[in-house]
Amino acid sequence: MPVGDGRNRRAERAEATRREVLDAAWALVRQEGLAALTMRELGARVGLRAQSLYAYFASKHAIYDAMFGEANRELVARWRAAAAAGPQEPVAVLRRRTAAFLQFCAEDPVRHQLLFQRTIPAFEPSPQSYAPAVEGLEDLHSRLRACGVDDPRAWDVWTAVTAGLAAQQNANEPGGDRWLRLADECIDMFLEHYA
Amino acid sequence: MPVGDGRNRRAERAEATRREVLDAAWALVRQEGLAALTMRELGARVGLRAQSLYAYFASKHAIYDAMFGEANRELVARWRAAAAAGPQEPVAVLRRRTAAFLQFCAEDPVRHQLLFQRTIPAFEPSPQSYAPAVEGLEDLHSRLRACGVDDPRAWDVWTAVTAGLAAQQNANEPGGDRWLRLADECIDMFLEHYA
DNA sequence: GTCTATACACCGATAGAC
DNA sequence: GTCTATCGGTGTATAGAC
Repeated sequence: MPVGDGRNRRAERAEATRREVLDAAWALVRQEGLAALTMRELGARVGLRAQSLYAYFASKHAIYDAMFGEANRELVARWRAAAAAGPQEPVAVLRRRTAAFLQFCAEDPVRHQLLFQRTIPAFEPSPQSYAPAVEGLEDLHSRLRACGVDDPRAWDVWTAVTAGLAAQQNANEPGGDRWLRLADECIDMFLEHYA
Repeated sequence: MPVGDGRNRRAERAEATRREVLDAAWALVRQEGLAALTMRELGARVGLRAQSLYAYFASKHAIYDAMFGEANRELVARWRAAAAAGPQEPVAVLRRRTAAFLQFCAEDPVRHQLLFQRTIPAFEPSPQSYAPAVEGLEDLHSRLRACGVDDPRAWDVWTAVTAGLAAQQNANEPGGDRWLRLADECIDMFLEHYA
């Protein structure tokens, strides 16, 4: 048996517990709200005392940060899948990408709140948790360029439109599609003006 | 001296203290963030112990609610002023109204957060604090109708666009005008498609 | 009536025993 | 790595002085 095996075992076990804590955290915030995440309740859900969680995460904000990074990576994965999953005509790609974004935001309002509203008092995502968002924004710009939209002002208009659709949907009719279904005509309106 | 005078004096004094507490609350949240409002700190700023604040407000949420109502009434007043302050051509009125809204949201991000993001854990505004917003939305619809936009779907698009502009501005460049200055071309884009 | 004093049940976080 | 004990916070509530 190699010398390093014990260390690997331990590391794997620790990683599994971290995973378990994160899953419990997602379940908790989906059930009780983003601000209702407390170390005591979270510990109870994984059979630990609150203090023991600090062996896996340096602070409560570190848990939020891990969730933030996870959500961000998932979003980028969805974008990639949507872009690949059909005809490569640029406007069609933009439509699928936009639909994927709105679906992502609407299917989990708490995740949307964590990513796009800064609702946790002193929480700022770490650079590595935030990085996928930057990648996604650059990808959006190249998609818009492919649709004939070269003006950075227009790019900002488009982020405002999509952010607004998602925010209005979750704020005024969570679970519905009153704003989501407007995505395609917003794309028409946008491209008519800027393409 | 009328009998009721002592009561009026007391009532006026109580009202003045309420006003003082609210002003201190606004100053506190602008300085430290919306979630940083604590009864002890707020009391200290008006020379009272935290417990004494309960003589003027039933709870911390009641303070948030009073602030919510105040902000909402101020927004409606701005809308009215903007509508009245120039040529009555419908598109011109819509432009001034939109600029007033974005200015209102950008000049005080904390107030924007209180009104339009639901960031305080269990806080729901009371009906009378929320009422001005309903009035404002109906006013918007009539303004859009005057511009030749009759489709409720288009109204929802417009609320998403303006909400998105304000949210993006405050989230990504608080204090700046990168999104604010896009308002007029968004109106052009919107009216070209829907009017 | 409004204040002070005190208490309760929570919160995030740390120190140190084992 | 998990525990007990503890710290300084928080919102909220009540008792009692004046």
